[in-house]
Amino acid sequence: MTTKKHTATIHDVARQAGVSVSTVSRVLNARVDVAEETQERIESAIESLGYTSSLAARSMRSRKNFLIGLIMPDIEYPFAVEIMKGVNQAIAQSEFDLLVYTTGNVQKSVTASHEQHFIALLNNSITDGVIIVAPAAASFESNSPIVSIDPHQIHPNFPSIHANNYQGALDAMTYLIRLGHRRIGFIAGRPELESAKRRLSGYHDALAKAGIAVDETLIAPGDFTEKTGVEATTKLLNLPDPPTAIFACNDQTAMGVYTAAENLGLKIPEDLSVIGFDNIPEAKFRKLTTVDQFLVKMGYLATEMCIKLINKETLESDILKIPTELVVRESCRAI
Amino acid sequence: MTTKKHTATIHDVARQAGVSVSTVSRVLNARVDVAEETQERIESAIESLGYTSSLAARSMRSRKNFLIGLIMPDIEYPFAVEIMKGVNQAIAQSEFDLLVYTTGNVQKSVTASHEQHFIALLNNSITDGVIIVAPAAASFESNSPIVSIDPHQIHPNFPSIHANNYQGALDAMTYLIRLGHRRIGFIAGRPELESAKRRLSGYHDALAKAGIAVDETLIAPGDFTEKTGVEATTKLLNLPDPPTAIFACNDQTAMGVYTAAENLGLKIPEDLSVIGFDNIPEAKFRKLTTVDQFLVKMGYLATEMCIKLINKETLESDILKIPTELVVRESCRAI
DNA sequence: TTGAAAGCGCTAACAG
DNA sequence: CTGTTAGCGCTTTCAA
Repeated sequence: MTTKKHTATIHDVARQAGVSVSTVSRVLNARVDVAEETQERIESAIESLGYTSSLAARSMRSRKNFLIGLIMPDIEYPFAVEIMKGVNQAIAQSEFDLLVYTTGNVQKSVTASHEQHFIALLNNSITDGVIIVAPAAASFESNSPIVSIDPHQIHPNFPSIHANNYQGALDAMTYLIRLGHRRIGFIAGRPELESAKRRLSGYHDALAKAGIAVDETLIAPGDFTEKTGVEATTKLLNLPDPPTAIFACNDQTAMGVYTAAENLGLKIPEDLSVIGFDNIPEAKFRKLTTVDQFLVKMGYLATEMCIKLINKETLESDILKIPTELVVRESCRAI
Repeated sequence: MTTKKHTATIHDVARQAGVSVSTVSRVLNARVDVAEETQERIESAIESLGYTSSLAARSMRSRKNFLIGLIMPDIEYPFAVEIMKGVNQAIAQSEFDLLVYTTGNVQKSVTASHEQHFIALLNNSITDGVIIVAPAAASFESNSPIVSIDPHQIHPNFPSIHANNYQGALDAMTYLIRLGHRRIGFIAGRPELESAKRRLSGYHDALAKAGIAVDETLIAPGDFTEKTGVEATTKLLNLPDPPTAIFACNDQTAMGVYTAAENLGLKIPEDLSVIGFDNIPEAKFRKLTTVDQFLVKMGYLATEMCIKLINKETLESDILKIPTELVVRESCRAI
């Protein structure tokens, strides 16, 4: 007699053990009121059948699945990878497993209605709670907890983790100004993101505080990619009166600054000082001075927060702000 | 009247649109055989309710979910990250979304029965196919396709992607030997992995072919981590007759070689030549000579393979071997 | 201590 | 073109 293609269900286990499905369900859920002997019989049936209960079916009866979801538009960015590392660390220490959901592509999933869709997809069925990265929407409906990392909106209706982007930018600029720089270029990030706006404010305010007039030609648009970092830098360095330093909105962009400078035969930091924002591993190898945004830590804390919420513990605060720190490496020099 | 905590179901949509649930189901799926006017009414009901169909419930009726699973013991390793990038790229171009499953920790999930469990968890419910990385088991039961990347076993009962580890190791060694090296250290990988065994064979055979006797003291155990790379290198370099070059079983380990050499006040490549295996981004920044294992490509091809299987297309072969290539950077020199 | 039965939200015949 | 009906595999009362 050959086994059917069909994988084992709770019924198969019940039949093999000579009990009813409800009894099997009981031992599956670690209920106490099952006779020792029955329990053993069922367990060995489970073993011999290689039975694993269906996630889908279990989810439908709304039990806890010990599963946390992480919604990421695109898994490839260093930014995303760092956050995932943090989440992974927290997961490793917990009783939860992790389900990362991605469409593989920002384009596919950038609207608020898509976000709501993904949340519903996970949280209304298989997942006990969800972490969403850089959501555009200001509110979500969900019957399980949601935690967001770096949301577009400042005051969403769900708990969120933010880095102190403003203070970080201020620190970076103050450092450059102390070094004697007066003409400092800025390569912006995606303008719709709260984090990018804050970093720009820091740039502005640091200049103002130092009594340096803002030169709009020194502010280049960007989108957090290396490619626009290259383009923006090329433009800035070809200015009649080019900057002596560039503060890039994130590390990816700063990597582009390196590339562009090399293309133009310039050396960092001899000819140009550079600071990035984020502190991804690539930045470390480039010896790039960065504002540490604690990406890993954000992922870690978001996960902790989510687990607390799932366990119905109360949060000290709905908004967690992580302090930033300037990491000085070898990419800047005094003028 | 306040909305209930309960999120909208297909019943709510049906009621709101004044039709039966099966009609709603129809527009949700095939969308043939439904009057235009009815369709519109249902769609606007879906819109206004913010309805998303339950993944769990849908999965139970065994429909296609356009979801591929990727099972990863630990998401943090550069190795894992590179594979995920490749998978992500293939996913981005496909109509499938991706669900990465991880326990956050290799320990939690290293046994064959765990693997079977995860496969069953995903494939017997929500996922249309699964990619599993470095599985220990030789066979799995599942009613949806499985593709593996770098399985422990050479001939598993499921399709798999392998890099040509043997040829790669041969190339690396041949290169070092041509450079004049005679005493070449080897830092091994996890001995239970097929890939690690093959690389060691390549090391042995290249020496034999060059007529160089194998010195067992030059072969250090390792486990693919930077930490053991440091330890092994320290040991090797403190030998009475230390090696002039080290071939590390993977890039992480090779990074450890760098660290250890620096600790000992040695320079690479002036005092020591190093080659790693994998070609992760960190290696690039270290200017480390590597054997490109096409990690990204493995992820990409595995995903393609999985999609083909899901679509019931036939594979040319159950085993896909990816050629490797030596990427010469600045970490080796002639003797 | 166990079983029968109801139903979670959905899809898929089968009628009409 | 649309509604009725019967489950998918599981948990959970409620009885026995």
